[in-house]
Amino acid sequence: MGATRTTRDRWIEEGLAALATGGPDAVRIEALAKRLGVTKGGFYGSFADRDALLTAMLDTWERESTDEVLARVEREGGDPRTRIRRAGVLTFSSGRLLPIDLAVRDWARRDEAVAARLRRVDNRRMALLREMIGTFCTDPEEVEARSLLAFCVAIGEHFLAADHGDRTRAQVLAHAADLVLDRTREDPGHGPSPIR
Amino acid sequence: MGATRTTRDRWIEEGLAALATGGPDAVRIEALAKRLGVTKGGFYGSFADRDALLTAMLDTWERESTDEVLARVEREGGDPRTRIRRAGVLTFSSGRLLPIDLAVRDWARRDEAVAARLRRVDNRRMALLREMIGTFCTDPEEVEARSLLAFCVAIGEHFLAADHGDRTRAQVLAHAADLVLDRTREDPGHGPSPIR
DNA sequence: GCCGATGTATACGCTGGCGTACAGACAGAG
DNA sequence: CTCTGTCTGTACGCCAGCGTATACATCGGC
Repeated sequence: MGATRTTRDRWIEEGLAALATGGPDAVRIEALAKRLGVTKGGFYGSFADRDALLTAMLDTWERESTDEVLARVEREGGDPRTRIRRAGVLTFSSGRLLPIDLAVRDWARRDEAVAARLRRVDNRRMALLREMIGTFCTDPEEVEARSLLAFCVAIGEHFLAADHGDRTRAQVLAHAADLVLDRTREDPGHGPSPIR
Repeated sequence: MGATRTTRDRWIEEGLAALATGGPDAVRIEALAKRLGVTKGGFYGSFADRDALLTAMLDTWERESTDEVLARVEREGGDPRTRIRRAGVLTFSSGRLLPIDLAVRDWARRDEAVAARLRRVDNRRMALLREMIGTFCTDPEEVEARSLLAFCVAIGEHFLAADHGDRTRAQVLAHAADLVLDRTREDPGHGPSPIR
């Protein structure tokens, strides 16, 4: 056999790229074929239909953005605050996963199956946040609130178009992260915003 | 003349509904016509083409979600924190504007013209946030960070699929809002989280 | 070197959606 | 009542995209 010419994975890869750029509606078989330098002829050898590709794409995305990220964070270890930030970087600053993630989020608003997947993924991420934030914040209510806050910023940031005058988004974001991840009531000694 | 049969506004209205439910790609002239109980015959009397409708829809949305909301917040007045929350409610809990807003945000990621509009809208909203938060928080850096935080939560919340165990999303959200809108360094007397 | 599996190109039918053309209905102005 | 402008239905040409059929190429195993 052998994964000789245009393999299943290449379709998935190109599909994810299209999803990232143009949303689910942009995942057009013939367009992907063109980008792969191929006609759609062989597509239906690897996939039953367009829907099968979409499902396979989501499978790939789900695995990459949970197992792989979490495993890497686990492996590299470090301070809880560091690990949170690293998970954030791995997921949302890697160029590859971020735009797919955002597209999936919008997609989930109209497709229940996608929403279910996203829920699985987000719950695993929230579990990490809770665990990490729980190491320096004891009130469980507050842990939950801070976790939600951190997650919402990580996502919401990319859906926001506002400017910040002289400051860059990154600067404001750094300050915001400090507000969320520092200065708990029980641990006020961490001092006012180390960054900036 | 007279706005007798199917007027321009009804097309816009139905278009916005479609946008809210299915994104820009779901704004199909023939589909809207069907929902209006009409054929697409008269559409091209009110609009040059599909693009003209999309533009008109965005005009309507922009006006409704800035001028109208801000005017109403201004008129009803109240405590800064109250006004922020009211602006949030008017924009994001009114059922009508929220889904359109979310759809526009995703749309803006792929269309520069839409992104420019969103930037205008978001900048006005951020200005309100800054002004309100500035009344109880003096450090301008922190005002900016908290404003971003508040905005990100208001938006990000709707793109997040995570659960919160026994708690409801609303409960966690209330707690998070307190963290963002209370307990500034200069005004710690506000006490720990009044809600919950 | 041959064979079968797998990928490939091409062509087809079908659907859905855009924009146009045109003739008819119907309101309001005069 | 009539005329005019606006809305309406129907029909058309066009293109994009899906899925199928079928014959061709190419690689690995034997």
